[in-house]
Amino acid sequence: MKAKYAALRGTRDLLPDEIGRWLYLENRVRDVFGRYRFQEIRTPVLEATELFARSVGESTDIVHKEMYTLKRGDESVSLRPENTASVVRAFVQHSLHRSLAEGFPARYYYIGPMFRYERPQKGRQRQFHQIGAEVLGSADPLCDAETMEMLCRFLDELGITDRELVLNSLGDPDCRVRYRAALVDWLQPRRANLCEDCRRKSADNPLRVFDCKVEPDQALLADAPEILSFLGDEAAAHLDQVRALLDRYGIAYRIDPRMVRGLDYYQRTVFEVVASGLGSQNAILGGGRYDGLVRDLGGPEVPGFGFAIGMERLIALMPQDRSVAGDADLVLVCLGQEGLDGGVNLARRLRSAGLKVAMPMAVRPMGVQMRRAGRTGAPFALFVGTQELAEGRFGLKNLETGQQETVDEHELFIRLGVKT
RNA sequence: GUGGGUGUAGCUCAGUUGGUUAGAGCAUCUGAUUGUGGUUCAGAGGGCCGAGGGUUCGAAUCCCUCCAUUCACCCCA
Repeated sequence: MKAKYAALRGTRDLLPDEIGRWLYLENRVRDVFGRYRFQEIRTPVLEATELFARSVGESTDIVHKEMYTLKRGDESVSLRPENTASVVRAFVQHSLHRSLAEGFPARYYYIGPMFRYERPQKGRQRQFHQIGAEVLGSADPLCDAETMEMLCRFLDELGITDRELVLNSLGDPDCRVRYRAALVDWLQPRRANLCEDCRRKSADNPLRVFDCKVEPDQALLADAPEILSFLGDEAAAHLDQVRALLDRYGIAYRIDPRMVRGLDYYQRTVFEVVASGLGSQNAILGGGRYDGLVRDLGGPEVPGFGFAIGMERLIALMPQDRSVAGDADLVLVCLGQEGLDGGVNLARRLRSAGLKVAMPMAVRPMGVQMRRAGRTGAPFALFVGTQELAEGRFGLKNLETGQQETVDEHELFIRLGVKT
């Protein structure tokens, strides 16, 4: 049979076989982030288009050509391409800054789908999922460093150890303006030697030329001016302190003065973590500081720091055994119509006690039931037939050892660890 | 948007220079076993060979178009 409908390009179904890995990951997020007192926040998937244009930046590809935008009358709304803007919007809308105290920033995290209209490839989907967090209300280098320290702990606990933390500073806005001018001056006489894309980028968004993968361009750009030598005193001091703190945490990192992140709102610290084995899309998370964003979105002067993690990319890297099992605690093997009838009542009591109970919904041969029980991975099978129901005693078989004993209902609960 | 790869059973894949009725493994189902599994054995179901057109006596195979998918570019998590 040929399927008439299929999931849209760039979207996909997460089938039950796969969902255990997602639940495992989400559990780790809530555990690790919870230790740092991050609180979950959920914002709408749909927001005013203008919110993203203002925050992510009009000139970025994300806003320019990757948003799913809907128009209803004269209102324009978009599916979120990222979630920082929404969190900041919520923060401002609900006046959450009013409960901030100096040195005690608000910390939020989120888990959910994002949407970007791109050509799918390895590690890139149109609907993808991010884990992210935002710290609002601290401009201190400690905030940057501790957040990165949490991320390293998180990745360690997931078993993702083959990775690299890459760090850079984009400076304050005025540093960036001076650097940009210097870079444009440097690029101008060399434009003829650059590839077509880089010639275009040197006009639109000059910092992006550093992303170029063309060899001759790379060689040429090796001598280009670097942002780090344009940092003002405060931005430079900030970076130095972040580095000192990372050293104190014992966290390894590499400074890459040419790493430029895609969203316009970043300033000072930017970072990403790259891993091998993901093909061309090797960044598993990225983030940075955005001290002007809250103000730009109509709020007070509140500094911010945040990151986003690509869940699909993370799951691809997680060791195979990282999953939560959805197996039944007990399988009822119901013999004949009487067994099935009695099983219904028994299952009801067992489920009331909190157990995960499987049973057939039709009279089936025992051999078939046992074959399926063996494959579900359930630890126990309970035989429910006419005689057992009459006596109130059932055969309880340990499916791993093959050992069987006869128990009444009270003993059954004890065997299965239910407090009675 | 631009390039390359791939589309055969539910899944992973064979399929000879174009040749008659398209195969395997896994999975599913039935039986051996109408009350003891995950082993074994025997058997069964399951295919518009991505879609449409063309070449040919004859096409899963060659050509064209479209669609899907995948990798890469752009860009990003």
